[in-house]
Amino acid sequence: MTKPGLDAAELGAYFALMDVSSLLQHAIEQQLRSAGELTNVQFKILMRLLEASDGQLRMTDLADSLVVSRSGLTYQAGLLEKAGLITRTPSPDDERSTTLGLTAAGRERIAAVLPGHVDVVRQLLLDPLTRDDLGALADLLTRVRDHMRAAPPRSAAQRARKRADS
Amino acid sequence: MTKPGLDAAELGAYFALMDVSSLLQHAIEQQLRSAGELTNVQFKILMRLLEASDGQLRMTDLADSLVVSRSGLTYQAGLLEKAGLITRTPSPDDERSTTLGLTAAGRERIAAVLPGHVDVVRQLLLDPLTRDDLGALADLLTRVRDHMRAAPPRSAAQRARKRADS
DNA sequence: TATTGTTATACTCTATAACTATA
DNA sequence: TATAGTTATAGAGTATAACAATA
Repeated sequence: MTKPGLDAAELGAYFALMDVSSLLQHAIEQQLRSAGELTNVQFKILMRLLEASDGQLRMTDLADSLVVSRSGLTYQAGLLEKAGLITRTPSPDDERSTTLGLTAAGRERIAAVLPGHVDVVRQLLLDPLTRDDLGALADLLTRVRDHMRAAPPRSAAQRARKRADS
Repeated sequence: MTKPGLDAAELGAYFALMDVSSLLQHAIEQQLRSAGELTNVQFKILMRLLEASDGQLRMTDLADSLVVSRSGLTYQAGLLEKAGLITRTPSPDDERSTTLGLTAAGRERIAAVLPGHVDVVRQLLLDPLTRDDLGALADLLTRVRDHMRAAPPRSAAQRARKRADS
């Protein structure tokens, strides 16, 4: 009678995951806003650029990576460019693509925000975990993420739907 | 030089957590919209009410539990009430409080949406995990959540700030 | 005086669809 | 013909602050 098809362990993992992520997300959002006038999404964009091997990323790849629509990313990238934190230049190999890159100001902004950001992550997420716990958690979640990413990304769904319509 | 204060294991757990939750959240959002005209937040409200021992919850408690502002919850509760899925009645013991309750239609809506919802959670989150993995994940995340919830909730932060201002 | 909930307001973000340009 | 990115549009959701009612 309206019993969910998930048992206690499954439900526990699922709910705990969602609770933890939203609690953490809100705390992060708050810190980023007060420390550096950044949205969580904007911060993630900057971080991905910082991580990228050559410091450059294509729009579509970034959109899929951040689980955002391409138009949404265009909006955010516009804000970041206006703020002088990133650059947008047409890709040399494919003229259709736009390549994002970090500016010096972008790097500085990250440096300004990161310490406080790390503190929040430490206090909320990392503190209650032992070193072993941490490894176990990273392993489990990485496997889940890889599994999830095996499905076609957001940007492909639109193309597929469009094709089916015609 | 601008190195984050987190090592590879910490960063891995943190990023994997955020990636997994946003991937899952987007998939859920999509399913709920197409299956039953519900937002993720609205679905969560209904689920908490279903879970609640007596099927009733106070606004402030629910807001804290869902990590949403009270005004935001008022907005969502208004929509759900207008849709006939929940009831809002003044609490008997404290006239200031509003008690939320599920209607029969609310229960039906949950029943209609839940199977598809469970499928999504299964396919994306649960499938790649063994039974042991699941228990470990639930244990780790539950501990983190309890730790996070030990801090004062959202609704208390406003009161504290207000007091400090005066 | 503190707390509960609502409201008024303003704003941020997001996505869909249409469009341009390049492959 | 398909893909990359932008834009125009429109809507949904959120939070802050002020307010009313109750404790």
